[in-house]
Amino acid sequence: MKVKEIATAAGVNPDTVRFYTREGLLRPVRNPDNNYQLYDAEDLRRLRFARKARQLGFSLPEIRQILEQADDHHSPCPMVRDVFTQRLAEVEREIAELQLLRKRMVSALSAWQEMPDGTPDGHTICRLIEHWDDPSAGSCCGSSE
Amino acid sequence: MKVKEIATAAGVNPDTVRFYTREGLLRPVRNPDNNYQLYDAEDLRRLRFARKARQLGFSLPEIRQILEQADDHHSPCPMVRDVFTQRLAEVEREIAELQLLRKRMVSALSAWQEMPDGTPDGHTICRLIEHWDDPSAGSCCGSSE
DNA sequence: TAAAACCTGTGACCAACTCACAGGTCAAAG
DNA sequence: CTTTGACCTGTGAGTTGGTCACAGGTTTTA
Repeated sequence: MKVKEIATAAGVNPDTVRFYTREGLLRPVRNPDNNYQLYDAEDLRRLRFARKARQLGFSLPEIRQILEQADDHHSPCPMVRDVFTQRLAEVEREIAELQLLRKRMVSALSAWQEMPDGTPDGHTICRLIEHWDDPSAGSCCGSSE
Repeated sequence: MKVKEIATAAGVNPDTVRFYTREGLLRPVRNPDNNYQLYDAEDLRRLRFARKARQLGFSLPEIRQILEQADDHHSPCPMVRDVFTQRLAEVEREIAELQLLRKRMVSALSAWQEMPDGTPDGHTICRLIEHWDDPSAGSCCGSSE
């Protein structure tokens, strides 16, 4: 298979195939006649695997590690379970962060409803933002020294 | 104020101050003697403003636009409300996406509990991932051509 | 045979910083 | 007066996972 063939077979951009190849996730051989990259069924399996793993939140270095373990006939599954559990915790942390941001935004928006639009006068830029207090920041202790 | 002074006054990394300066958010003057950047109270106000806006989800180009409007004595507030509303929708979309990912991860993890760790045999890499079906992807229609 | 579609490698771009580096400046201490 | 350490300067690279552009070579199709 050539680049575009494996790319469409896996439903990805050909540039992604080239990128994964550069990153060492795929191992095509060269056609000595024209220097083209030639991929086989194993590469397609690896590519589909990589895409699924990405959807599950694995990073490219992690995926490369998994593939290398498999190449060495070691079961990557324990590592997969391990990394995955950590990744889940991370995702949950990200969700919590975004929800906090959302909370800040919603409360700011509702506070803004009763605030007039001011014209900048050299002291303020936009009251909406300047007079907004981050509820998650300590507002009691000055941060200047 | 010199770089480090304004940085500590605003609670940010001096490199961030330099970066914002390069990006045109801050407008220090030069000390002709030593070529140092000199910031004034207005710059500190702009810097604090920018940080608050970042916490609220504004991008640097948006913040620059807001600051430019204020420089031109136009009230940036209507734009702020506008961008902010869009941004809130985006954040909510991101949250939904992450929650979907989390759901995928949790369901995969629970399915994995009853699956044995296999050793790669040339046909599979890691069953855990390969035999996982993305519930959000159409599994009925093959993607290969 | 000529055009269209594909291949190659290299390098830039996205966001918002952060860090490293090499060299210049300044304040206080010895 | 000199040294030391903290600070300043600009530039460039690294982060993440691709995507896009470009210039030139190859293959396929009409």
